Amino acid sequence: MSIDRHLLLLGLLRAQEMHGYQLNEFIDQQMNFCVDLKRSTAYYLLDKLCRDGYVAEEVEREGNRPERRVYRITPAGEVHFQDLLRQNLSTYVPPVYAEDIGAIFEHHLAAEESLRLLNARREAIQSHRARLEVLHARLPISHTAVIEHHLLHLDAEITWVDQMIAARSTPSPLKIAHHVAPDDPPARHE
Amino acid sequence: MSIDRHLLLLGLLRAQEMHGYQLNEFIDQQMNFCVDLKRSTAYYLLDKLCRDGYVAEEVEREGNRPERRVYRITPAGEVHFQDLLRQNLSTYVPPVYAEDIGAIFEHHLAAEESLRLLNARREAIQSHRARLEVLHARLPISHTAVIEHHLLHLDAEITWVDQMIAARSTPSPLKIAHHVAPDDPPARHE
DNA sequence: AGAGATATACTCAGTTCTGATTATTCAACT
DNA sequence: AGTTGAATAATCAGAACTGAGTATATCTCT
Repeated sequence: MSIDRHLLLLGLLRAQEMHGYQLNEFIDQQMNFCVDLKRSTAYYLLDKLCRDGYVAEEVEREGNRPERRVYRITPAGEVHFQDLLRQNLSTYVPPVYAEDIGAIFEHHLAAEESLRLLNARREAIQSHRARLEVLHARLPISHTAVIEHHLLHLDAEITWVDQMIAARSTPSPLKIAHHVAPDDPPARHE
Repeated sequence: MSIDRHLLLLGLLRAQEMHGYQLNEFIDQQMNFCVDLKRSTAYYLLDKLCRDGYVAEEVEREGNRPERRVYRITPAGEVHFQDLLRQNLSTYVPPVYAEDIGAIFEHHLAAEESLRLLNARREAIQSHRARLEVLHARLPISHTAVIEHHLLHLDAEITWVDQMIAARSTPSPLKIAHHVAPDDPPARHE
């Protein structure tokens, strides 16, 4: 949702006025592990926040360098920030997990290949988790909660992959209702 | 990522040729708990898959009803489906969690309000979890793995919220480095 | 001091996504 | 038999997003 990106930018500009490039550098260096925001998207969002009156733009000219738009949060932006923050903290919007789609169609592959692929994923998760643990030490204490959050979900993900692998390893636990199509048969009328 | 939506549509059309409305009905009724795909987006994607040659469109005219484009997967689409499925199963793309952004700025609120908001979120997660458990019984066995997946992540999420609540409940565990700004100070040059 | 590489700072055209709307058919009711 | 309301089926303008590109400044090495 774009609204959380608004919250992010407002929160950062609230702590310190910045121009687009500076903001992008900060996000890339400090927050790449928890936000996915392309540079051009950040510029787009800054412009959007500006048009909506939540931040003010001021052209800065340092030395002989030409433009450089510096953004600072406005009073309206401060109010909006608080609204978005309260909204964010008090609700839960279930994310969409890409893995679900694969899980739905996984049985179309041979068990052997399926297991090979799922094991590859398991390793990918593990190595991602290892990278996060390294970050844990390198990043400021303010990020600890976010890292813990990711670690919890990564562990959940590993548990799930292991369940999938286990289910695929045993030939077929029990096939009572063998007449029910294993896939999704959307056939209705006609 | 749009690529998983492609996988979804190809997978569904693979099982059964369909027109857009039919596809949307199916997704809304059977998969709303794990995919978020607007109706107009589905039409857009069908058109895209068609332009890319992965599905073929055939205008159907039943009775005096006019339009109604029926989509059927092509051989190229079948190959693409398998590619996307293997890609999906063998990799892990860490999702972006909206809650992270709130966690980063949470300390800007008074502890009391923060706790109230987080408790509201905790209830939201719990009630979502309860809804899922109900679905568990109602949906076909093919969805079991996906539901288990969500339940695992929901439990992780509850654990994390509880950690946040606990951390905010105790006044302030230890404040050794009190000179370090609790927020993100992106100031560098200039 | 000039050439090439890297860093700074942003723009733009094209893609993807969605809320609002259109248009027709069918069922139900008066 | 006409009117209202729901269901069916899809379109479209506009918003959100991004990869590729532009342009200047500074740094490095010879």
